Parts: sequence; structure tokens; C-alpha cells
Amino acid sequence: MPSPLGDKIRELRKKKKLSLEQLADLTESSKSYIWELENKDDPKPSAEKAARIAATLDVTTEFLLNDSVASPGEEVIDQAFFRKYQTMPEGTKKQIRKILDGWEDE
Amino acid sequence: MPSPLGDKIRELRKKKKLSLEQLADLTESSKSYIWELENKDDPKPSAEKAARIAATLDVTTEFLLNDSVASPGEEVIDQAFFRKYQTMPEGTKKQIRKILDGWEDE
DNA sequence: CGTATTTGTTCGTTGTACCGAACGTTTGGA
DNA sequence: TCCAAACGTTCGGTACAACGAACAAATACG
Repeated sequence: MPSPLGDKIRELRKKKKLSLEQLADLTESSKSYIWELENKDDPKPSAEKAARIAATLDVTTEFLLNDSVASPGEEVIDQAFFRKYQTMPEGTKKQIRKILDGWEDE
Repeated sequence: MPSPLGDKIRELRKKKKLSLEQLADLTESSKSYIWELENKDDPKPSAEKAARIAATLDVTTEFLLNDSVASPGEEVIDQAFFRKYQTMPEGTKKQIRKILDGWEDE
């Protein structure tokens, strides 16, 4: 009795060749809990855990939690881009915005 | 003893002229819990609640939870930037992503 | 093969997310 | 001024998120 969230975590974890314990350590969790997230019926992690796990697996929290999104498609890539942009200092963001504003379509 | 998360929720809620009860109803929560999120020391909502609250307050989950993201003024600008980015053709977006990826910190 | 080490699974316990209901406070309008 | 909604606050209870430690399976390797 898996769940979309569980399947995504397992798949991404194996793609990164991580064991339950390794992912647990990287996300400040226990391996038994990671196992529960992957195998339990309807896991409901805290925002904190979900964010840590998503970050470690290089996807957005939205991708992990939103059941309708299957594979990291354009939408998810865009969100990852936006998340990265948001973490940048304001000065840098302003420069990037200028680049975007001046972009010539084609 | 407030928290960054609590301050953001309260501020955004009032900007939308919502009572605790109204926000609670819109987010499938109780008003006592919304109050806790706004006023307790270090609130740790589930990913589910955080996402619902962020959505009805028209901000990203990232903004609500990430303490380093500062003012909603900046956030609004960022979201406007993101909306513009999203309208661009995939080829252009890819170029912009490359620029961002190669950006040196500081 | 054997067995050592790594990986995955189970389970009892504990802290806390989240709730409902009662209580206190502010607001407005008659 | 009064009071009746609307709003905010407090609190005890409950379900379950998250953990640690012990057990089982799988893998590595001589």
C-alpha cells in the first residue's frame, strides 16, 4: 500500500543511490521514518521534513506533495528555477530581472 | 513570542481582511490552530496545512516557511517576475535557467 | 558455500499537531 | 449606554508524526 509521495521518494532516492539511512541522515530523520514515508498508506510529513527531503532529492516540495504531477516536467523545472531564484540576494535578483525585462522575443 | 511564520500569516491574513475563523475555514483548519500558528513560539505545521494556507494567502509555501525570505513587497515582485518568465517560450526559459545556474554567489 | 556488513522492516513509546468548546475582548449600531 | 455579534484567546483531549532499538533480508566477499 504505497502512495504517490512514497513512490517518488523511493524512486528519487534510488536514483541517487542512497540507502534509507543515508537519506535519513541527510534530512535529519530516522530511517524508520523514511521507510514509513515510502511504504505507509497516506503519509503526512511536516512541512519541515518535506522541505528537507525535497531539497536533498533536488526537487521542489510541490513536486513531492502534489499527486497530479508525475514526472519532473516543464512545470516542475520552472518551479525549481523559481525557488533557486528566490534564494538569491536582492541585488542579484534585480540584475536577473533586468535581463529578463530586456529580453528580445524570438 | 511570535515567529517569522506567524508574523507572515497574520500580516497576509489581515491584508486580505480575513478573520481567524475565515482563514481556518478556507484552509480546513480550526481557528484555534491558526491562532497557534500565528502566536506560538516555533510552529511546525504539516506540509498539507502549510500548502493550503500558502495557497489561500496567495504566496508560495517557500515564502511562508523560509525565514530568510524577507518582505512581502519583495515576494510580490518575485512572483511577478516568475509569471513573466513562465510566459516565455521554452527555448528562452532554458537560456535564462543557464544564466541562473552559472551565477556566482555574491 | 559461510559469515560479516549493509540494507530494509517491525514495533512500542513519546512528543506534539490539531481540534472543539468554553471563555474573554473588541466592535458597531439602536 | 447597552448588548449582540464578531473576533480573538485559552485549555484539555486525541490521533498520529517521528523516533530508537531490535529483528529480518539482502548483498558483498573471503
